[in-house]
Amino acid sequence: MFEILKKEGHARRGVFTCSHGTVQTPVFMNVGTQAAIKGGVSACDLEEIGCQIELSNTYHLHLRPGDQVIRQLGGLHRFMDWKGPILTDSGGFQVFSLSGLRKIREEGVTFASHIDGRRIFMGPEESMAIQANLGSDVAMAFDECVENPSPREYVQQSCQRTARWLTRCVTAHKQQIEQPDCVNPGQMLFGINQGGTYADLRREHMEQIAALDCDGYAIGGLAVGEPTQVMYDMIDTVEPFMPADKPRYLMGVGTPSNIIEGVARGLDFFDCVMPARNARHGKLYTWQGTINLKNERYKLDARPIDEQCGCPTCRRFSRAYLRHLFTAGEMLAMRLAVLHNLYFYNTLMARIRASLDEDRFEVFRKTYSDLLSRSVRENEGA
RNA sequence: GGAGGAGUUCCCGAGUGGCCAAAGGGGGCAGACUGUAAAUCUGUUGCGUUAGCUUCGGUGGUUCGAAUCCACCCUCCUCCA
Repeated sequence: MFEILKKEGHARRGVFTCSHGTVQTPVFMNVGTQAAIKGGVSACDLEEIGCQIELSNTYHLHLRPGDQVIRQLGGLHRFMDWKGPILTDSGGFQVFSLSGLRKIREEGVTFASHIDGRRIFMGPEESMAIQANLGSDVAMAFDECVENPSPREYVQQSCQRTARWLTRCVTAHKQQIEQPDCVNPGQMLFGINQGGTYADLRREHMEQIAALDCDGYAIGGLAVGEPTQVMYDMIDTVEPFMPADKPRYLMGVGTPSNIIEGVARGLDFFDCVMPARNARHGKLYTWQGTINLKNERYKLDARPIDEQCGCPTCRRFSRAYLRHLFTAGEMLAMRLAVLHNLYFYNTLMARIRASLDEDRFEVFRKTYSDLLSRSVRENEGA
């Protein structure tokens, strides 16, 4: 169920309700691909960093430990001990990221496992079955994420196949949730728009899948090689054809600026590995811009990462200490940095929501859209 | 006291007459990262803007040319007494 509380321009303030609770939107989903957020962050921490909804991955959990294992242990929620909502990505992104290890046919995709090379077949039915075993709140349709730029002809035929796959997903998903021993009978299904950087293909595909009455719709295949402006153009192209009363999810995006611009264009859900990965690599977000904590300039910096931040890391530790942990290769560096960056992202979304509640989202957008994705140094120079 | 071995750019270490400001690794410095094959990857690391200058334990020598050859000295290591 999705309820829109308020709008400002295209931007929407909403509440999404699923089997494991409600989600205030716009929202950022914290990415825990293998039922863990990289950097040593567990479900205990998720509550503390303001996470509303967590994201995990079908392909990776199918390989390890196996979705049957997770099912036998009571489903993904119980397995990782996260009581809130979970969205599972379908494996469609791995069609892109593991492109050297797979073959696509009409029925589905055969992967050579990135772990041991064994053959893994995944089509719409397999992806739905795995996600049913995981028992996530939202299952994503199995699609092909196509890299940008790709030849129009290829995108067109891929896109048509993804549309056919969605029809199969809808059928398979319905069957799964009607099983008497279904882990989560309330599981929803989101469809995914593709079409590369071709506006007419994007629009056509969106119109096609909007007719299938999914529980929500996502835009996929963006931020995979094209310039940012092209990504925004694609969103603008597709948005009018996305059902207005359903949640809209921009997959895999992005920088704070990308997210603010996505919200401004009428999107509600976001996810990205960037805050966690950047954190592990020493790049941290502040309300003045990003900082590279490994830089020598922070060697004697006694301040927290961000003076305004209330995260577990900033409440106690200095930049100098964190820099030392990074330099020394201590695991704690990554953990503390990831906690901070995810707290930052979750707080960013909370502030976006507050600005919508108070009809000042446009002001917020003007203030922060550019600033947050640049470095503090660039911002000071400008 | 005797015999042998070694000293190279921040560190380890290759180099045994010109293609050497000197391989490779570490460390340092900086950059990238967008539904996670990522604790990863890339660049840079004697000085100088260039011409060029200084550098391979020290001093002197051989040579058109020396980190590389010779002499002496200094330091360290191993073995024997």
